[in-house]
Amino acid sequence: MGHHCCSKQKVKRGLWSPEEDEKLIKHITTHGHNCWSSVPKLAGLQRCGKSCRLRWINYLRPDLKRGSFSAQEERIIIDVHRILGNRWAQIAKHLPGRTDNEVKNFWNSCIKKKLIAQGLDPKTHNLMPTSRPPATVAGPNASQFNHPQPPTTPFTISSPSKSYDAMKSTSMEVDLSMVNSLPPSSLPFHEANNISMSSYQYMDCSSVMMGFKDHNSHSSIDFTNSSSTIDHANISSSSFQPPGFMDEASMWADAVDTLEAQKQNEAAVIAQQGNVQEQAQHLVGYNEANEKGLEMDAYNSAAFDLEFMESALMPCRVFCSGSAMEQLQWDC
DNA sequence: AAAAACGCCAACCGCAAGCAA
DNA sequence: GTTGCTTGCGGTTGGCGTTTT
Repeated sequence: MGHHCCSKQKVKRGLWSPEEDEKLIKHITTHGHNCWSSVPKLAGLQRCGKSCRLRWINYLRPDLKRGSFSAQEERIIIDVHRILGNRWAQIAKHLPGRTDNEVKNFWNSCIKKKLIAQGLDPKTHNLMPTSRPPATVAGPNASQFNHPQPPTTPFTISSPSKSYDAMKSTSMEVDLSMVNSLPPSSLPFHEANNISMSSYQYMDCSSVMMGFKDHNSHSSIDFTNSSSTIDHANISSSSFQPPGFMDEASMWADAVDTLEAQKQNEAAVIAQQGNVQEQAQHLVGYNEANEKGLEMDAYNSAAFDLEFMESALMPCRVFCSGSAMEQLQWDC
């Protein structure tokens, strides 16, 4: 069965030969592709237009980045997938030179398995309840770790009621310090809006995340708002709106709403298990910790959850860049 | 060494959205 | 409003190379 564009033609299927590639490249580079359905005929190819389009987009395009995914790219995929789900085309837009097909394949062949191995549901990114027994810790500090998961979250992204000190006292120090060491997001958002990496990195992400006014008193994104949602009206009232800002900002605002709702309970787990890892590293290191009765499972789960914590902060990074824009506006 | 199992990934398929007639 | 076409997307398949038995 053929496509609309090629149902009346005899078309070749399967892998593309170098000769076919050459024909397609030559045609596209000289004539472009105003209409894919006419490309095969004009290029002298026995393929359907759809096949030509796919071949060009996924393989022949000159701006494609070949080779394996970097750790940062993997991080971004996980971050964005957590929020957007299997919207590969959207995810790929955050990875210059990568295609949706490539991202999808990488997810299915690699990341998915990693998440499952770490006890996470790759669809929801939530901990799979039956996949990992509750971590238990033996030794002198056992009582600190072995209590049931607290029913309430130690923080929320836009919580108005938590002071910075309160945050620190609920074992978030390690995470806060990590925020500022995060690599800059590769979201094209920044490039599109001329936000330099230096100004982006300068922003105190943790303060933004906590709803601190100090650094962001000029910000139109009010993280101290009692509502758990971002104030879209305030965002739109900004006089500094580079192209694409509203779309991106709205998308991420929505995304954070979703993220917050989904992750509040997990935050408690993360904070607690983060302590397990921190404690282990601080006191002894992995091997000794094991000897002292810190179970590998506890260590691994804590390590993973810290990683999760980092990815959960991605929307904050995005909002930081929003704040950076406001800062620029103020400075000007 | 050979067969089977596995994993990766290019390519295909079907569906939906957008658009023009 | 309907139809036909094109494009774009996500799910799935199948070929091929690699690893395991």
